Amino acid sequence: MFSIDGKTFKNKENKSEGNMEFLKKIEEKWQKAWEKAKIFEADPNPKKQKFFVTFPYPYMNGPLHVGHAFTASRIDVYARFKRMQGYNVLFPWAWHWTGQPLMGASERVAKGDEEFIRILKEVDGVPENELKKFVDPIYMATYYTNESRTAVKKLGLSIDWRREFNTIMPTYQKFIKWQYENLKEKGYVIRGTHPVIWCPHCKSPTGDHDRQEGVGVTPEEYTLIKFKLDEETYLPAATFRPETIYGVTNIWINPDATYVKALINGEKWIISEKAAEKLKEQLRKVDIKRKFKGRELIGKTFENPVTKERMPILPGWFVDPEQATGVVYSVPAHAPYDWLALKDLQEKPEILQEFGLNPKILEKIKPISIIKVEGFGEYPAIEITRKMGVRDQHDPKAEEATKIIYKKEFHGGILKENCMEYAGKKVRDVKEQLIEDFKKRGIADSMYDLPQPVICRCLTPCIVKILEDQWFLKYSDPKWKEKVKEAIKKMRIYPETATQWFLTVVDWLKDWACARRTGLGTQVPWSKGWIIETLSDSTIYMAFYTINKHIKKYKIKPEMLTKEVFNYIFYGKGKINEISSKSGIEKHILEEMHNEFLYWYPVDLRVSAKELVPNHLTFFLFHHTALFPPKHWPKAIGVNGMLMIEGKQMHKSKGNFVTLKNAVETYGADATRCTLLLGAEGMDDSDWRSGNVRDMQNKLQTLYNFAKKIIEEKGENERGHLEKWLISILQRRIKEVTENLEKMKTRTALETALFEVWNDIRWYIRRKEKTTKTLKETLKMWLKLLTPFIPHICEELWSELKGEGFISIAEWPKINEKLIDLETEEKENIIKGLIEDTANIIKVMKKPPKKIFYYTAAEWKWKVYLKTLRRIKDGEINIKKIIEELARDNEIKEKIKDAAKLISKITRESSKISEKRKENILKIGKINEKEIIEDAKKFLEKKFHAEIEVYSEEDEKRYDPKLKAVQAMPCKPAIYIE
RNA sequence: GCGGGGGUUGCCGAGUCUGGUCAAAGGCGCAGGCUUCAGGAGCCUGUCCCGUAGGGGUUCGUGGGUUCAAAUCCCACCCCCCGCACCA
Repeated sequence: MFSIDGKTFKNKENKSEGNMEFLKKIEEKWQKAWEKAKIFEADPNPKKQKFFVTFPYPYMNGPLHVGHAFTASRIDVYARFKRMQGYNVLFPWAWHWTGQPLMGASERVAKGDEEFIRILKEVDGVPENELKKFVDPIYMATYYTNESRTAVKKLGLSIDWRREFNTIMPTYQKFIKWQYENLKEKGYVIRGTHPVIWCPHCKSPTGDHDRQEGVGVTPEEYTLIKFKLDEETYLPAATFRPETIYGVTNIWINPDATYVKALINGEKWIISEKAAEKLKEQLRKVDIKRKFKGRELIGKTFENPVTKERMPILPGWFVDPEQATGVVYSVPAHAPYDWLALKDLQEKPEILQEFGLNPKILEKIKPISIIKVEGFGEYPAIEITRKMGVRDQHDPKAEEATKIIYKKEFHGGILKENCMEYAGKKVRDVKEQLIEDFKKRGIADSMYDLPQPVICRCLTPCIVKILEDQWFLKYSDPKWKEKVKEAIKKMRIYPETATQWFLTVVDWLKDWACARRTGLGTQVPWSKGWIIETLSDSTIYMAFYTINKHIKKYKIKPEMLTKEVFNYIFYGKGKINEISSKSGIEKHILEEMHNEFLYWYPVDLRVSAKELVPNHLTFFLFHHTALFPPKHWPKAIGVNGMLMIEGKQMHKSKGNFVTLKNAVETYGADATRCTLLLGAEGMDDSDWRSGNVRDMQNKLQTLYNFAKKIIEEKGENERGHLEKWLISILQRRIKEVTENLEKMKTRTALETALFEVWNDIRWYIRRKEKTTKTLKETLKMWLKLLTPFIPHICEELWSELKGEGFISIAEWPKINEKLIDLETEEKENIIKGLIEDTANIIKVMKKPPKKIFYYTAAEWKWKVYLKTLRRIKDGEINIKKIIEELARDNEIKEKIKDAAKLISKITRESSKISEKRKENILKIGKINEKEIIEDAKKFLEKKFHAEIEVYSEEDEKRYDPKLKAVQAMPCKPAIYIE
């Protein structure tokens, strides 16, 4: 009896550690062997087709984690798969050091940030003596890079390390300079201004991750309507709804807030004190002339610039002087707050008297309806406050009411007759045009402000600042967008559903500020004090991999890497002799580099997690289309989900951060890879559960033992039905795995290669009860299918199988269609079906069987069966017609009544048979069922612990006390159990 | 709000494009048996409900619809995840 025991590597004290040690040993062994044999070092080979895969270099302000490993494993699987298919595969690696976080992290260490240091020690596992040196960001980056390199190697990735670099190496910086000079020349980099959230203390933009409070807040642009107070003084009221200017009745000023009269770019404005401060940061010259309380303004009048009417200024305490200009105009018909404030004043006339005003002025103020919107009448603001029962301007429900009205009127509102040239238009359609028009007419301006407070990590409240002299990548350029879309259409994207996302991102992308003031990185070549921002210096660096090998090998100095040199290498531009003598790089080296670039480019596949779709991956496409001809545009992008830890998002601070190093050391490379890959494919998020990894470890150990057992058995030289079956099934598996891998469906591919094939082999062994040469051959194929996923164990088993060379570079199994044997498979299906039916009956009998009798269908039933199936397949189920045809056969004519019954039964049950199988059965024709059941008799007897007898339904001598034999159908023998 | 992806049997997760083969792959978990000195190991069997004969019943976010037939197609609704910019 063939059985597989799991005792080969047991360890008395602790079994799982015993496994681990063994697996680790073979992992180390093979990693060393690969390195020594340099099998992953790829050089141009004109005889072989190339394949260039890349992973977005990871940022080195911390250790790599299992999330990186997830994406990297997918790439590695693909790289290994392609390599086995005979491609010359290049999989390089590098490290991202550019940007602020590395500096920031280093600063926090220098400042002695306890929480931060605790995380470095506990999560990242940084030893005390190293930690001290982290005050130098470069040291920190070096430390993490070294740690990560070790971890990556331990994961067994098939990388060509000769091309490694980090992004602050002077040679790389020369490359980036070349890139940006080029982009600028082509007009893709432009100068501009941009509002950012700014910390006045740190003197730098405050990104989301730099914030103590206000994560996700972005600057909002208010339109300022410049109401005239007198001939030369303006009262700029801030609004998001400038279209409501036609419905203004008054202005609100907070009587208790401080306002100023100031010269703003030479114009006299009255705004809140805060607003004046803010405008200073928004490219305005601000000269404050006088400060005063808002109450001074109450009762004065102003002129509406579109209607030229004069209206009063009234007191409104809901006006927040911190928001925008602190001046608000009132549209009581459409703004709940305005209506409520007005009502408050009406109800308490004494308030106005306090300001020395006659309450009668309120009588003149009538709401002006200007927007028609479904579901509301003339005055939506009034209606909704009544409906919602909003008490006054201090009621929190006022906020909600405002939101509802705003949304309703924006999406469905139509401007009424009194809106002059905008009458009859939809609010949403006209808004932008209207703002532009008003600005042109000089009656509107704008300013930025924050909808909610943002506090920097240094605890300083942030403001909106407009940066001057910023450099932008002109992603808004429609022509550029078109080119990128063209690239997307030409390339393959895995999964396909991500394509739409890319296309919308391209449309949505605006100009991107590509330079920063602080952080590590490359100087903007034409502007001192600016550094190319991280997402902008990582777009075409894959080209740098192709030549960094030479830069290192020939010790090429950064100053030798001139613009002309890069132009020659990447574009073939210029006269090589001249470039060589000018740069000092020998001619043959220049040629070599040029050729190496031409050999490897374009990138054949780049894979990352989906979070990079709206930024890095799309930038990668933008820059390639800008700088390279279409033949060098990327060929494919793979996108995968994010990695969750025990069902939750991974966070250092949440204590569920799993470093790559830790995972590999605890569970081993193969188990780590498989667990990650089995977790998800497509854009689904994968979930890392320690329970799963442990199971996987066991599974792989079992796999090893299972295979080892097969290798050790001598193996009979037989080639019968079961061998044909195994080989046939294997062809299908090869096909499935190959096809899924091609589509980056790594999960399905692994699932099939590992579990489905395993089950097939188990079935074979169970049926066969001994090992054979065929089984050993199958094992070889199986190991090859598994190698991309489980390279170390496969390599070990391969060597034990005395396989030639490394399995990592062995030939990928090819499907041999001729070995797919439908009849054999169908026969085995009959056995499987028979077992299922038998087991079902036994289950219902509720007692163990003693004897089982099978009756195979009579000859004439087969004729009826095949004929009927044919007709069903062809789509004409006319029973009468079938009977007529069959009646020509004398044998059937005798049993025409039974035949008719059979036909209707077949018709009924045929829906349970797949089209594919119907086709197969028709192709095969009559199967000798008796023979195959007899063949499987021993196996079946053992399975059911019962004696078995097989008869044909027509057998005169059959034992059939319950007359079950008549039930026999082709492919479904009748059963009787005692 | 906008955009992208999803909701399947105890769990993870196929199946949905191309309707019938779907009570629905595979894995995990759980239960029973075997093996073992022992085992969080391995092997076998079972795992929606009912059934002393291979059968029947109820399921695939919710509610409708199309069809001889729907997890799969159409419509409406509910829920979850991700991204939204100067930041890697």
